[in-house]
Amino acid sequence: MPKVGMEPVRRKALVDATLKAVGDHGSLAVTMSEIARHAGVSPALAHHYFGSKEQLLIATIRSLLQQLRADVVKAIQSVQAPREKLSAIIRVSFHSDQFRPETIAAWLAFYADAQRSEETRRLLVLYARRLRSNLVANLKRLCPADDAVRIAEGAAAMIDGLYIRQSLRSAPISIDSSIALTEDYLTAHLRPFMAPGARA
Amino acid sequence: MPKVGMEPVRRKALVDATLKAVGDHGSLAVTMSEIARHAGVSPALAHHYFGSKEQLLIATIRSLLQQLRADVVKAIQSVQAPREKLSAIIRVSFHSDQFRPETIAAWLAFYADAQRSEETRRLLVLYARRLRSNLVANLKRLCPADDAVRIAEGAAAMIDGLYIRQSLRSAPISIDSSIALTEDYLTAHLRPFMAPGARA
DNA sequence: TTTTGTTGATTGGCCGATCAATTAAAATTA
DNA sequence: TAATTTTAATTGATCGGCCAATCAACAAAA
Repeated sequence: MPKVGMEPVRRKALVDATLKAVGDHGSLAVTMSEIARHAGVSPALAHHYFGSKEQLLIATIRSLLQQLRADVVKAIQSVQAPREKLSAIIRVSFHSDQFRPETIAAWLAFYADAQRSEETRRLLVLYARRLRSNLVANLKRLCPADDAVRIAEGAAAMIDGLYIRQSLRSAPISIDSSIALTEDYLTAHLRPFMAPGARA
Repeated sequence: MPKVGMEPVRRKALVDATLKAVGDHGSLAVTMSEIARHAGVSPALAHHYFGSKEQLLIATIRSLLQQLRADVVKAIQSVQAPREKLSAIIRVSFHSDQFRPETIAAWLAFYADAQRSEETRRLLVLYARRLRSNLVANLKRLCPADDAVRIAEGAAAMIDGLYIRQSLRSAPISIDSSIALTEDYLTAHLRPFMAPGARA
């Protein structure tokens, strides 16, 4: 069986399996065996490539964040006007891939883990900073810097909040509603700075 | 040592110890030994009174929620006008007790656990519903029902979002700023329904 | 002497990690 | 090209440790 060049294939399979297992299980308390089974390999192989469970988890978060980042960059570049870029950021945050129950569960599990693992925390802080800075950068073209920071803070909180509320599946808000709520927030708070004639 | 009437004392001590342990540890993966040590009793006693770790955790969440609920009720009753009641709800949500790092960590851990435990989920859904219904009830006196629901959804999301962002301690927002952001949200979205002369 | 509170000791199970062993492809040498 | 050595991939078996849960035993109040 030993076919050369399997490392990247296995690594990806294991990371994907981890995301799925964590998502299904709704917790980082998944066993290496379970992950390995999902990936169709032995537990020993997971250790071989990642050294430890901790490292495999870190790699999984990193992968999740990279995917999200790529989507954001792409979305931002696809439009020109600042206000449209803001909408693009919002849209990506609630993109269907992100909204899958397992993905949401995984995010939540990682957030909780950030209390424990410094590395996990670092990565999530990075995500938060990027979201914030993307929002601020575009808001600054629409309103004074002070207000931009404040509004960005609020929008970021709203995005995260809508997200976490999905995890409870209590009053399941649709993707569209989530986007609409966040858009409304921006619109309402940008209104004071709009040219008098340009009311929507 | 055996003095009669210890049961309620021990139960409370164990629940408090659990909250502290979970908060410190930032995860529900705390051992019964650790909890028992915090409470100054043996692990066996914790099992004696709660039957299982799961039950002890449930009792801890219930306690957290009861405390929060009591605070909310009290705050709501202390003022009259709907708009003031809304402010009171917000203030309680960011009340200093709730904002303690350990409390935030505990909340987060429980949210994550809701993916796993149906009972945990039930309790958190209950919290979400209460928050929502409190907001909606008061908003309905200030704007049409449809808008009330929408604005409540947004405000609840914002509260949860600001909360979860605290857990990362990245750009630590102060309690006052969190309250201000949420207040701003309400104010901005209620503005269209206010009497023309009554602009703040 | 019954009830209540309490613990130490123990057990059974699970899981992360390690390691030696195996297989087959690739590289090297003859 | 055939023979060999090296390297990469992979796993089964196993170990050590931790932890939830159990239980028998004991102490003191009722």
